[in-house]
Amino acid sequence: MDRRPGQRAGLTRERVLAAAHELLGAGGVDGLTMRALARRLEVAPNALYSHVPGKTALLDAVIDEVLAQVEVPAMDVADPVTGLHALMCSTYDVLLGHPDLVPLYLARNGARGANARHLGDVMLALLDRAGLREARAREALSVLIVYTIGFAAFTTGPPIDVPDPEPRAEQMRENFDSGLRWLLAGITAPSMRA
Amino acid sequence: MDRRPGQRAGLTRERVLAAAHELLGAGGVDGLTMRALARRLEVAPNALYSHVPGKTALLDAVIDEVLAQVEVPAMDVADPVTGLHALMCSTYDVLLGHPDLVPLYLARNGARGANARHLGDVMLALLDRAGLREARAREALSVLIVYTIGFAAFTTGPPIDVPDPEPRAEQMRENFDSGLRWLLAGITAPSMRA
DNA sequence: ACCTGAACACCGTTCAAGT
DNA sequence: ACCTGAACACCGTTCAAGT
Repeated sequence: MDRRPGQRAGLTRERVLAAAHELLGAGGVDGLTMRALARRLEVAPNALYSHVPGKTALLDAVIDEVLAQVEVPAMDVADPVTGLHALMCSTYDVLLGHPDLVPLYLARNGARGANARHLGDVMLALLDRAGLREARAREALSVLIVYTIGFAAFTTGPPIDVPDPEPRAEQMRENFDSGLRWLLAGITAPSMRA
Repeated sequence: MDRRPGQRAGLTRERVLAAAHELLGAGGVDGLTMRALARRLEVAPNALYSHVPGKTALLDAVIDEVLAQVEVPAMDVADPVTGLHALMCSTYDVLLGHPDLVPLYLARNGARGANARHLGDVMLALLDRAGLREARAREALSVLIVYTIGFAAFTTGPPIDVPDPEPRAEQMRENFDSGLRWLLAGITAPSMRA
């Protein structure tokens, strides 16, 4: 802040988001504060408000940025259930890469950004190809999203009450996979395709 | 705080927790701060630290208090799967009564208090009676807990990206129920009982 | 439009006292 | 043991300036 009022700092929305992302990786979600972000960018705290509406909007943007890493399966190949399985697994893995973000993600009830919407659309298309009508597809959509993010949240936290602390990550991933297969089996059961 | 140093205010851990619970019901989790709690109890902020180790511990205690409202099915009647279904539904309903608590619950990865442990034990017993071996039972336990809390978190938040805002609560509850049945079906499938 | 300075109204927590 | 006073090191956000 060795700048007089009126001097530019060369801030951009992109630079702000990038710094936020770094801060998140370093100190978790607790370390991501407006003031810490300003410090890192060598800028007065209120300077951020020229590029971001507020902290809530900033967090939303960061979440959506992370969601861009999810691998979307090709729509034209394989069967839709396999595609759904792959998509949810990729989402799970991406979320595990940002543990502190997950509770936040869940708290604001899923990202509302462009990437999140796109993932939702892909899922709906796959469910449609799996033979589900629109209402049933939305039902299944909610269940799958909730299950995946919820599981990621639990995986990234401290152990629940299981007395074996060792192979947590792999164990949890297996559990996630088991439950996911059960859900997909239920979703695509004959009674659902009616 | 019209009290000199050394005068007692008649604070108790119970009174503190009760006030915290009220504050939570009134203003949500954002309204539940140490200082607001002290204000409500007409006490200096630091007086709370004589009855509670800190904010984290206070939140844990509040969460476990809420969990006491969950209806535990009788262990000796009905079939275990029905019992599990009822238990998860009751948990879901109780969590819906405290929307702002849910993300917190999820963030600290489930309550670690006495009530939470008891619920876990009941679930394990039911899973055992359903024919699952210990390892499989733990697997199923994680899946069911995650699913229930995760769904509660999503239900209590703003709508996800569905364009129909009306019958949210009932719709979500139906979705929860559908997914829960799928999971229970998967959990108790013949391949799991081996 | 973009940035600074200063301020407002908060936080959680600690430390040294008082009885 | 229980409580106050005062302080520390923070928050997010706003408002009035400066160029």
